[in-house]
Amino acid sequence: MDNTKQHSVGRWISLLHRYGNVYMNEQLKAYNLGAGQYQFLAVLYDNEGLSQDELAHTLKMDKGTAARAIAKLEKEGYVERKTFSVDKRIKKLYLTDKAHAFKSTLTSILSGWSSITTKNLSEDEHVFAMKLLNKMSLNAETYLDEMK
Amino acid sequence: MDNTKQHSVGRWISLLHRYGNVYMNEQLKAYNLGAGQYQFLAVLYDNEGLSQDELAHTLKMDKGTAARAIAKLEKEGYVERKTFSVDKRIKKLYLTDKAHAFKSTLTSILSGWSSITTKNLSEDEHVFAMKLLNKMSLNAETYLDEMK
DNA sequence: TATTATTAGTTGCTTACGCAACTAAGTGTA
DNA sequence: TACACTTAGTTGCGTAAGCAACTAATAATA
Repeated sequence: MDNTKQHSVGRWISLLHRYGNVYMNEQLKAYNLGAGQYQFLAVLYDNEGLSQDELAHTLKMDKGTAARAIAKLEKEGYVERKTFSVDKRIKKLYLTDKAHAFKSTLTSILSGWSSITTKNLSEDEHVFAMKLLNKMSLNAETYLDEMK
Repeated sequence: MDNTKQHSVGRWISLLHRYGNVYMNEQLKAYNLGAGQYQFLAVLYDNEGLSQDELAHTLKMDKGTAARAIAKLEKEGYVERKTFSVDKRIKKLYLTDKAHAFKSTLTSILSGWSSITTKNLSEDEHVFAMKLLNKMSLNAETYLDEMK
């Protein structure tokens, strides 16, 4: 196996992540959001009513990170936290009208980045790339989850 | 194009980046290094004598980030900064004996992560994945560089 | 040659994130 | 029922990173 490749995977992932954040920050600035919040919002669009913990777990993020991201989303009026009497620890998350109105904007921002990064990939390559990235991230998850 | 995919690319990249950092931090702790330094060291192994600016440029990182990463590497005894009389602004970076001794360790840590993430990929898939990631990061670079 | 522009590096500020310690609420068991 | 365990969420702390303002050195130009 070519060493260059092994050295480079991390570099490419890192670059894609950092540049992706720069792009997202730029695009989201007008909506008072940053790269640290949109993933949570994206999950909520498909799963309204999740708790913070479920959300953190879905994204494989630290619950502290989730707490702060959601606090920001709440502060900016995108989500509401509701406690029900069943279990007072749990705060279920609901989208506001503002969030619903923002959904298509977020979608197009996300497809924007997707188009940029996959510009010169064929449809087949694109599909294959997604499949491989999915596999790789599942591998990463499995490995680190087994560590604990 | 399936929306799930477009939503997910960012999520996978983010996950691979975050989990990769957790892995690297864990592996590098014993050497008093963190995820924020190893990329700089890796580039220097192949290009001793680069300046900070060249290094930052190679990795597409902010020069402030580079300054701090290299300060850490210097503090821990992995690199030395040398100023030559030709241009006193430039500090060329050289590896210490400690860094040279560490090279193979870093290589195997990096291949470790590479093997973990590509565990169930065939050799062909692996090669193809690298090619696609390379393309995607080049696209990201091109896009953001053209913004300025 | 004097002044202006560019360049390399540093530093303050902000955001994103993981980890760990903590609180409060809920569950289980002796 | 009392005490231990678990769970959801919060918060302090440290690291990684980008941006912007700054300094000092060099290059360019009037």
